[in-house]
Amino acid sequence: MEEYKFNEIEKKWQDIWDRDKTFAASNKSEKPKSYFLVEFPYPSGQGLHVGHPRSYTALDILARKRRMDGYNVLYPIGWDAFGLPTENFAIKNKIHPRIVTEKNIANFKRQLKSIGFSFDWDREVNTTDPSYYKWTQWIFLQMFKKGLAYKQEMPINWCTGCKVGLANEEVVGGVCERCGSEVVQRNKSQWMLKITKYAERLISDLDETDYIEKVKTQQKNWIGRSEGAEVDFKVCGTDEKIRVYTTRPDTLFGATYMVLSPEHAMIEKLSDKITNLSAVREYQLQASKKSDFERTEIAKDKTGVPLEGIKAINPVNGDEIPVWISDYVLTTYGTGAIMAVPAHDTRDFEFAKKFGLPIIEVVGGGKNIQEEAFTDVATGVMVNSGFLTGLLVEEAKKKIIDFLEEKGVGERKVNFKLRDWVFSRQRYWGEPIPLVHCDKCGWVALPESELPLVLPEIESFEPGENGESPLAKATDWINTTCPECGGAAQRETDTMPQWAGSSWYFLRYMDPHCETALASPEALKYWSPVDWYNGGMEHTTLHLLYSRFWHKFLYDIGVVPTKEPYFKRTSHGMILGENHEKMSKSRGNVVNPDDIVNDYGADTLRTYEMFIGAFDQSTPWATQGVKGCYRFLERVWGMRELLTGGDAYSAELEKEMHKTIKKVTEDTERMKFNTAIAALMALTNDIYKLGRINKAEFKTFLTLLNPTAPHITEELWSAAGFEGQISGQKWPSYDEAKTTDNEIEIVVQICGKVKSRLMIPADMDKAEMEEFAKTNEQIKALTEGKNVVKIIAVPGKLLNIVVK
RNA sequence: GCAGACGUGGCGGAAUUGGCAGACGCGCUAGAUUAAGGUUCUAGUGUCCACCAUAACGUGAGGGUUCAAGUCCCUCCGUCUGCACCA
Repeated sequence: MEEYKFNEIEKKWQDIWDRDKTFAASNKSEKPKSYFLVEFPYPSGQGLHVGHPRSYTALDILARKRRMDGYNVLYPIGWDAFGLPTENFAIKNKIHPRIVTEKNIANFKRQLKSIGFSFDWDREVNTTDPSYYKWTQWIFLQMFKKGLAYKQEMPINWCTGCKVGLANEEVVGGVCERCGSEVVQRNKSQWMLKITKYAERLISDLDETDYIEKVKTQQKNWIGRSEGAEVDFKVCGTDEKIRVYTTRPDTLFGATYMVLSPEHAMIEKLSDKITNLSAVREYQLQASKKSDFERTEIAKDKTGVPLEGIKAINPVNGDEIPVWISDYVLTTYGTGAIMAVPAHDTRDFEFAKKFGLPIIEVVGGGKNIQEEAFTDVATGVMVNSGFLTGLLVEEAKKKIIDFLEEKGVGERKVNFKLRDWVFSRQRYWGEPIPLVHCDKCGWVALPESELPLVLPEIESFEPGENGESPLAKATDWINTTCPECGGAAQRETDTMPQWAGSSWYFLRYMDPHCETALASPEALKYWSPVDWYNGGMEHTTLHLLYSRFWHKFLYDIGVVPTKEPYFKRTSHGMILGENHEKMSKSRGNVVNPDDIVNDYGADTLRTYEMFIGAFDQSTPWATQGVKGCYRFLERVWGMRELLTGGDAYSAELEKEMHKTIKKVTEDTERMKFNTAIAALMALTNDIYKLGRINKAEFKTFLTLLNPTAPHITEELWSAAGFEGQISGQKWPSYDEAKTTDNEIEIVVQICGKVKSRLMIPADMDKAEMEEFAKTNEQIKALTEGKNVVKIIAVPGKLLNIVVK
């Protein structure tokens, strides 16, 4: 038998696909369109991880199948190439990040090509290409013009060793991930994007999408919408009011004290009335020194200081209540102040217990509120609450808000946990922010004709002493003229975060060479939205949310035709190391896809990655398992020896063929790739048992396997002398009637225990089966001497006879 | 702490709606081929049992609903992921 030379075969077909542009998508077609998207890789120095091909193969299979279904399919790829690791490598090795990026991309491209994905390589994009980031900058400018970009003092993570601002991901256990030095908070003026303006729509428009539930839930939780009320508490002896936000206005009668965040502005206003000001100042100082890390680390133990000399008035009952400051109240959420209801909030309860503050029950039906806060809103009934007493919690909420609004001391309010997006990075390897600062005109947008604003060439990529961007050293570049008044002005030296380029890349694929717009309106209209987007769960709350935000903005200004960028979103599970741990260099359990391609071939790698386990679940790598898939493909290769004539399915295999087509078709669409492959393996076993396969059967078999193992199937197709290329064939269809047998085996149970198996006609209905049960000799024998109470018949499955 | 997912042979994992638990693959055992190893092929492979099986037991633990539970309900244990004082 001729040997299965996968290396030769794979190279051969990859060259043919390249030459013929087999998988190029057209922007004009009679066929319906289908757009499949995978997250484009960050071309790191380590090369492709076996996790990449899991997602890429899955959507490659769907894309290839959809082409066979007669669709005009777009399946593109590109490079998300700005980012820190490349920059750090560049600093360390004194190489320009562009050079590093080029090298890494070349390696990634070689690797991806070696696996035989049906990407349309003519549409390759690269976020670091000026012709690409021109449009990233353009979108930013539109946001700036619409008031969605603004500058604000923000605390950043400052590494005292490297003298660099760090991303949250780079701070591990309160110290710098790279040098181990202490990380402190430092205020820095940063560009921000108003994603919060879209919070409501980012939740509600999820209804129009077909994302897997997990993703929807995680996005909703991240955005964190809550409904409640804002309420004003007067400060005794002044005209000042402290406004709080609460989701439990119904418990207002139980508010026994208030808490302000240490940074709350009211503290300054009332400073001359506070009698323990030095203690307050000391607490504020301590709080400001704590990093976010420390604040959450010691979260369990509540601290605080009362504002002595200050009392607030509960607006519903006129009670004078004390006011405290504590860092368990966040400045950045709600109004930075709360009313504390220790009986019905666990945090307030802890605080009240620690400082001996009164606890008043206002929702009855719970446990002893001196021992534990009662927070159940579903069953509670109001007590000790004046006009609310006797109402259910939900009724009380409505009534109290009406009351507050009527009296002018509060109002209904929706809050979100979502914060605006910090958009500045003090780094070199990112898109320059296309703004200039003029003393007279303030921040001014560059004219669009000056885009792209290209990154200047500089000597050293290290950030400055005070954490300013490396671009601050490019003085020639910085000094410019104001587009508005013509006077002297300076360019912004911060760059954009990595998330910028990836927030709209799927639009560029639709028309990657367009020079007049990010993509032509026709292309956007034709391809939008992305039909199916697969990616990692780790991108749910950042990339996925950011790109939905940008897309909604582009929709609002009339650039894109749909509200949502992606219709369907699915997610793959992680591939773990052979030892069931996350793959990482430090654990030494990394598998390089190159090795698998070299030793077993791309088709084996693809098949194994799909066969390894349930697609949406994480699962360990097993090199032994790779062998199993290789053996399967070798058996497929050997099928050519079994080939006989015949243009219709043979009697022996007809049923099996129809069943398998059905199984593979349905499983593929549901991303159950592992069971689809299992079905093809089972069919292979049957074919070998039979010892032959005819032309019609072979064609169908190869077509079903083609999306998973494209090279070997192309080769076998052409070697068998079948017409054309297999990738241009139609996906096989099946006849439902032929997927079932005429006679089937059913299970006969007595009281739920399997006692026998019998053959019956497949089309027997319930009544016929019951009749059969009464007359069949074997069943009679089984129920001999017993009283038949009930017969349960499940057509096609079983008979269960209940006896006494 | 909160939210979500998961728990099935020696291993990865199957099992639309409650209806034959363990498909498919790995590994293992025996045999054939081979000078030998590897490859390949054939048969077997949940547990228990000296043996027989259309027996009994068996899907993290315990309980329940049902003619029937891996699947539904309750309690508990464990693993993973995300969030983390969001009022």
